[in-house]
Amino acid sequence: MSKEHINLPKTAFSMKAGLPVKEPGIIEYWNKINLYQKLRDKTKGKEKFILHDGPPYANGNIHMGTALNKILKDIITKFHQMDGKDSVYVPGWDCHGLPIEWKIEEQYKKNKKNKNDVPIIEFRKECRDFANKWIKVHKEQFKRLGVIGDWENYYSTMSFDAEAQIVRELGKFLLEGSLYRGYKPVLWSTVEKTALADAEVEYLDHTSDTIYACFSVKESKLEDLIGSEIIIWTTTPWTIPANKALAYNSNLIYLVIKINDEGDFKNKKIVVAKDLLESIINECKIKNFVINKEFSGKEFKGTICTHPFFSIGYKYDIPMLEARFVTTEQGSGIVHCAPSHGPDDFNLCLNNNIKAVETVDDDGKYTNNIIKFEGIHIFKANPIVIENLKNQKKLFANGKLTHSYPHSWRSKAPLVHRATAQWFISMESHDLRTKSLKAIDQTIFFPSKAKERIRSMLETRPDWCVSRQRVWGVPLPIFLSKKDGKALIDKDVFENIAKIFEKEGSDCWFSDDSQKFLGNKYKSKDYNKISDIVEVWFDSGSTHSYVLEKREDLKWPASMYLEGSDQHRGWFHSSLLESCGTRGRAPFESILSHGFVVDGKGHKMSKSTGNVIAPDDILKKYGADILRIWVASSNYAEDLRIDYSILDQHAESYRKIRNTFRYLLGNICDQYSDNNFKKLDISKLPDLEKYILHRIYIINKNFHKYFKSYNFHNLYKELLNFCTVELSAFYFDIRKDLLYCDPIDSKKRLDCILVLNIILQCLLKWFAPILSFTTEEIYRLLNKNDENNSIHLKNFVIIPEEWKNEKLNSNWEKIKKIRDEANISIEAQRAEKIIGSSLEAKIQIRLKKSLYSMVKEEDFSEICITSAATIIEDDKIKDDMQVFAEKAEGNKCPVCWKISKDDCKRHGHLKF
RNA sequence: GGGCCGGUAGCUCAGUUGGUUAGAGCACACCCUUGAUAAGGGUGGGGUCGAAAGUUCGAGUCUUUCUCGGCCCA
Repeated sequence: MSKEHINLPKTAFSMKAGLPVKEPGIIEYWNKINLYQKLRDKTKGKEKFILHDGPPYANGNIHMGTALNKILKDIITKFHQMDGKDSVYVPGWDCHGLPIEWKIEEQYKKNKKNKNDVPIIEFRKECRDFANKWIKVHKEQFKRLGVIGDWENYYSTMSFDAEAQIVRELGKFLLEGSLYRGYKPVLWSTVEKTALADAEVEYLDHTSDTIYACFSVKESKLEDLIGSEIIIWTTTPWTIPANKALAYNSNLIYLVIKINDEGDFKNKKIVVAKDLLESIINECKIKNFVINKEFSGKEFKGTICTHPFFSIGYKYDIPMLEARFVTTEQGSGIVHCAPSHGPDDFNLCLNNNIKAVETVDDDGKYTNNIIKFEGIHIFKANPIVIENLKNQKKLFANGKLTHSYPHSWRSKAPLVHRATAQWFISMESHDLRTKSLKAIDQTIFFPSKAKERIRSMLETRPDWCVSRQRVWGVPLPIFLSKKDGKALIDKDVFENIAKIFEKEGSDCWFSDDSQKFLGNKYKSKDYNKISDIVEVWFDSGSTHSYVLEKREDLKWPASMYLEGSDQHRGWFHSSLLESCGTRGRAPFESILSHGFVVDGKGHKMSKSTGNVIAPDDILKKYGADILRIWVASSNYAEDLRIDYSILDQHAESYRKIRNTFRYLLGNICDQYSDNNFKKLDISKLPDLEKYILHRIYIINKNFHKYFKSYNFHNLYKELLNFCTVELSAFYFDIRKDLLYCDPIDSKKRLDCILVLNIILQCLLKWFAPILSFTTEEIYRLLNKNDENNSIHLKNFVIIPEEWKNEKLNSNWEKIKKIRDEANISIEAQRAEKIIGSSLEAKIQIRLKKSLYSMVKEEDFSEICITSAATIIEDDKIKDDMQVFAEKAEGNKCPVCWKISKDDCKRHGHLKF
């Protein structure tokens, strides 16, 4: 054998990746050299790119969505860093809020402990510890994905300075006058005297009084309605005194019917939905009636009724309002609305300028806003209301109904919707809506369609309710005057509270005397300290103020906010409102939103379906780089599918890329040198090498185009295709002969080695933001002696304009076509078992004149990897080109395996 | 139930202002190679573009309806 005469590839870079084992070692290396700090040092003073981290909730292990989010952020951060910017990434966590409260309560339940026996301070400390525990866990999980960031100096919404700044931000709204006190229905337990969250509600059977009650039409454009009685049905008669409106659905058909039965309603006209007539006839036992009129719900528009208790003092108008939530499932097709006692009612009334008021107090008794009934407990009010309706001849029918009804998970007592005092930021009083819409216009969205999504939400959203009746959060820093109930608005007080929170955190609000917060100006005996907390969206919506503005290494506004598309209503939204309210513009220049992770069939992942894949499963089986490929190659503008067959496919692509690197490394024998592309003289390179440089130029152009538009799946595809099509199947395959069989220092071979170096340099940098581990593995291998460096500290390559060569490119497009033709003719011979490898063939290429003159200088035996090739001008052929392959005659050179009748030109002199 | 978004080969994606026979890579099948070797090369098969109707000389692309899926809201 003659292997000693050839230069076979030799590299320490293994074919098998073993990523799950190898990657943690690379993370250790990054820690050891303090990569994050090195990145900062390197680009100190450069233009900043700030991707502001939307804080994940510090609760539970990360899932695929979180992994996708962090990897995407990391890819973008690294792209900008290698593009020469100071690309700083400071991770953060969202810590306050209900889910953590529940977790602690759950632990109490297990230990048979009662939440009410635990001092608030102690409870809050447990919440804080819980959040801290998960921050630690998340940190390690995120690092494992290859995410580079300031992990030591992360931010959190529960840090003292964050809590202090949140107070200052709220103070701004209070001072301005846009933060006001209003009322809003919440689920309320009159037994525990507390509000409950949805998740604290149990649905149990409950028997309710039901009534069909009447509202007389006072005004209407539809003449038939005048003097009629609008029938409503409800299971909560006690809300009738709080009624402010009626709701109908304009898509339904309604009837005016005349009752002929004896009784209160003889000869009266009533109005009900057509679809519900039958059930009403049955339930209300109507025997004789006539249909007077059938009409579309649209015709209700502008109708005004009187309250059934009109004659006992309820003198106000009851407008009829259009509402989609009205259905024909039950009742009459017209719904009675008490804005203080139902979310639907509240929202509908709000949109029609009917405010909710406090109708029921903490204990469940009517307040003085409910005339004639003040002081009566709502759970005892039904018979009284029914009796009054009867007296007013407004009770059409009544009965009982057993149905599923919300109850407290603790006391099992039935719950009610009850308007309670809440704090709102007005969308209108200081033009917050207008400001926000303008800010949206000035923001760049990736993908662009996301702009419309957030815009339509802003256009219709109600005032922002920022108060919660909870414990684990930033206290709402408000004092109410005992004299007039008004909020104390004084900048010095807010600043004083902020200073205290900055120093010792916000726990003291719940334990210390009011005087401490009021300072010297006011007396604590004159004020009530409220005990609400700030809703958590305000916490995270303010991160720009206590992270971007406060940190020297960051900038305000951020270059980008990047989150899942659900955050159009979440963090994007709250940040926008908070910032527009306090600073008049958005805290971000651009928004990138990504879709959701779904399974291979496009269905959402859920435990019950059993289609959940956890990031950890993938890390153990494939490694982070495969997961990063999945992120880069998926189109985040849509939902992202993942399952093991998809991952297998990406792992396969990874192997292809890895082997491309392995070929490069093997042929340069791991001896790599950075080239200054600008100084290279490429004029003397062979055409094929020049062509490859041209391709690099083009791919680099596309690379930047795709990167600037955050179009990673096309970028990755471009790079992968370059590796498989251009390099592996074309350039590498052709150049094997040269690399293996030419003298080690022949000019042509050295030219090729140069180009291999260039390719390696480009590929390493192009792939570094995506394949962060593998590119580092290679970089370490090539720079064993430089124990202080990283591929991530490099900048992207700059390709000289001189490498662009369109004319050469179009020539090679033709040459490749000829090569394809040659392959087809060789394949035919192979199928006939005449030849095996292409080197056993010789080819004859016939070309028409124009084509011939373009490519006549080229050596097609080299390009087509055959033992010989002749090229003939022939204008008589049918198509542009014809290629004939036949078996090459002669002896096989033991070195280069080319077959010829003569001695091998290159190796004939060698003795074997 | 409402709002928004989407459905192109088994998979990940292209498909310009409607215009030849809808493309690429991977996967698959077969063949070659054994000097990138748990690698590499070649050839090839595979799509009624979610469904139906409409506009048009012409629809993957425009309109409507339906269907499936996702997010948000109720």
